[in-house]
Amino acid sequence: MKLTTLGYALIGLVQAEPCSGYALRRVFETTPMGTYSSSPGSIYPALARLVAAGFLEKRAPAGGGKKLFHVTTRGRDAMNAWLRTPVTEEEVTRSVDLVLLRFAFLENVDEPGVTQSFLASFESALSNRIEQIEAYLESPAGRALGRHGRLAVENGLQGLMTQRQWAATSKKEFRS
Amino acid sequence: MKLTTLGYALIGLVQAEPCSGYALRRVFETTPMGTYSSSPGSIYPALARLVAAGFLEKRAPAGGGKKLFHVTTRGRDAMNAWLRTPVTEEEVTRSVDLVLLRFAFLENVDEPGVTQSFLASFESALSNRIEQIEAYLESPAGRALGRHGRLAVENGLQGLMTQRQWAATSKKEFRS
DNA sequence: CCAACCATGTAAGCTGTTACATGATTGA
DNA sequence: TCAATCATGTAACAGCTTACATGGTTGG
Repeated sequence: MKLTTLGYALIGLVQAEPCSGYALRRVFETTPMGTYSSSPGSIYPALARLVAAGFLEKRAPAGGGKKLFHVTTRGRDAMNAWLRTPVTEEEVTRSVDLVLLRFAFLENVDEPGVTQSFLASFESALSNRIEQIEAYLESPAGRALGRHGRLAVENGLQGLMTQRQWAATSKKEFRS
Repeated sequence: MKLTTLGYALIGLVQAEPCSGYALRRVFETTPMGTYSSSPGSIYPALARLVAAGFLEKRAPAGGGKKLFHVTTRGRDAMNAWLRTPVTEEEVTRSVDLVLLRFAFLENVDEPGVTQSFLASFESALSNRIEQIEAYLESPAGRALGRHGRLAVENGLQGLMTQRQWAATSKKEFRS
């Protein structure tokens, strides 16, 4: 079964701390993870699918009380595999957000080298993409852009450069 | 009928220059607009829907030749309305890409003030969002973040700041 | 007691993804 | 002539959005 972005987001949050469906919705409503929709119509069915596919399970804690979602071994494995896939240029082009989501969940992995290599692949994917866009700007098509078009492309470019800077700085921080 | 992102992208491109479905796919494949999928299964049905809803029409140019898509009055009106809606904080949170798409298509509007006010609303939406995230980082929840989580949020923050800088600079450029 | 919040769902509808399918044209 | 590119579609499937629906708990 192929997981969606929302699927990974849910597994990652549950892995950090077992919680209820409602608590997950609150996270999307009240934290900068609000890029995802918090509507019940997306969360609850998604959770049900994840349980059905064996990535999560719903059970009461040892001392009794409310049932909460917990990650299964299967879910943890899927998460680990996902976190370890290198960042591709394609991913940087389509959805940088997704890359950052993965980075955030690296918190749950304790091998130190993983974050390092993740950031390294991110940096190089960014560099490739930046080169591509710069090449485009200097190509005939790029030169033919109007003011708005050019500025919009430059905006994207600046965003990628900021990310690259961030990746470089963060990598240093993880040497300790 | 409510238009999707892809719908607006298609109308905007066709408005800039009448073209075939295949040409539109090429744009998504070969330019930085590649955030959108270029698969035939998305483009052709989307174009068909836009024609059915009266935003586009397919016709041969005066001198004969291949049939191309053209914007209708209805399509142009929808586009203008969309381009003139101020940027909201919600939009900045959910999909900055969409904001930039709108900006790029402002090229097709010749009233000069429109770009100015668009950028002004973008700038203020960004400022609000930036404040929110900064507040979050200093809240108990924010302070409880691990290294990865904090860095991920800071990455988002830096991205927004870059955008704000861009908006300010661009606004100046449009005074001329 | 009533509003607000906690908490969990279902159902219709639309859109995008993936994969398959077809045929014309052009350059090596 | 054969591969690549032009060019346009269809069909199955899964996911998200929106809207509806329900009921418990808590604080003013």
